[in-house]
Amino acid sequence: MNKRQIQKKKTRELILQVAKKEFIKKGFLDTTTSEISKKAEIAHGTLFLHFKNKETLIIEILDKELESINTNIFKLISKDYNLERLLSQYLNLLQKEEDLFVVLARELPFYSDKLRRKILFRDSIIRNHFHKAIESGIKEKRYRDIDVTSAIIFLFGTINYYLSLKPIFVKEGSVIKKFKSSIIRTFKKLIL
Amino acid sequence: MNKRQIQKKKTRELILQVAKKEFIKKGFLDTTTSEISKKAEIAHGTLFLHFKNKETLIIEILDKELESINTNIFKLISKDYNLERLLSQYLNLLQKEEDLFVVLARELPFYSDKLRRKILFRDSIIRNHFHKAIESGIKEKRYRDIDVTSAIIFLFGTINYYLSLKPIFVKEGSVIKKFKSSIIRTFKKLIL
DNA sequence: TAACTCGGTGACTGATTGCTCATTGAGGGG
DNA sequence: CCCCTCAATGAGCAATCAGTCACCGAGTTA
Repeated sequence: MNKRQIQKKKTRELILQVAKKEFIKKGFLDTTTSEISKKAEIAHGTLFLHFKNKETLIIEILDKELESINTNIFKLISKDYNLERLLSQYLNLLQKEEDLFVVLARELPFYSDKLRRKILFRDSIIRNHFHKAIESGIKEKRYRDIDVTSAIIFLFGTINYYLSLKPIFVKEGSVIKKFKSSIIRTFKKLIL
Repeated sequence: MNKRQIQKKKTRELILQVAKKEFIKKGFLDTTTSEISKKAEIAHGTLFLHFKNKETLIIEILDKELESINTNIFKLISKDYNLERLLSQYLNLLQKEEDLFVVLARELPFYSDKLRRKILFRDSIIRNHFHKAIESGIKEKRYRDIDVTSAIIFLFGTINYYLSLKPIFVKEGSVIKKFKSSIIRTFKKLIL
């Protein structure tokens, strides 16, 4: 690689790194392209040299993040944990990337169809796995005979609620950590 | 009243009426003051003659709406329904004003503290009533011994989730109507 | 070394906000 | 009838965005 090519790649990665940090801190909607360029100490125009527009930048960052999260989810699923441990591990995953999930929970209703679909697709993978786990538990009479789809929406809806309104639930620290045990306990009540 | 005073009041009420309609249709955040003045067929400046700024207008409309909803909630509470009927009636109330509640569910995380507090205060009234109803049910051994606070967050969180992501749950019509019975059924499973 | 390439620059554009203010003219008071 | 009041007007302002483009100069090539 040229000096030029090296510098170009370096700048591109700097933008990605700074943008990711800002997006997670302030959300995709409230972070401006000028802010990103200022924090990266590059000219405003340089950003658009590397990314066609703001949405392209968002999608590239989001794709990378969701990819990494998906990998971890698949690891969870393949271990074939029982439901309680699966939920516990899933909540750990949320906690580890909580800042991002808070942003997604709050802003999801405002994203474009394209962006929303990407996020909901990732959601549906883990949701589907919970669904199957509960269904087989019902068949084996380990769980009560409940409406599985509705139970799952109760679970994911509640988690989403905690995330989207995090500031009213905790002053600082992780909202998932604080409510993890009560979420698990109450969900167990629902299925047992 | 003068002709002048009558006209002034008329204009003020026209603004309130048009603004309410637009706010409920497009949300408080996405409705511009120019849109409102255009739809009301008044000059843009006239709006600020009657309301100091956009937030003042929002608060006046929201106060009136929340007041009317509170009245209905108190009617529910005073009838001392059993929990299932209370929940059913509450969901009917949400359904009747669903467009407004959808907007609030989506936009709540983005409002100013002042606005958010107003909305959450109304929420807490009905939530508190559910809390007491469940607690006394547990004491009387009619309900299972569950974490009441957590159970209520499961309920309200789920409802909030359905509202905030309404478009992915229903193409048209009421999301509350569609899921009312499954919400009630699943919540009953939780406490029974 | 001279000519060219291209990553980077930042002032500028155009669109969109909420909000202001000099001006107007119908209504009210003396 | 005349003058004053005041609701209403709408052009315009300031701030905030995302995105553009003519220009620069270090790096590459011949």
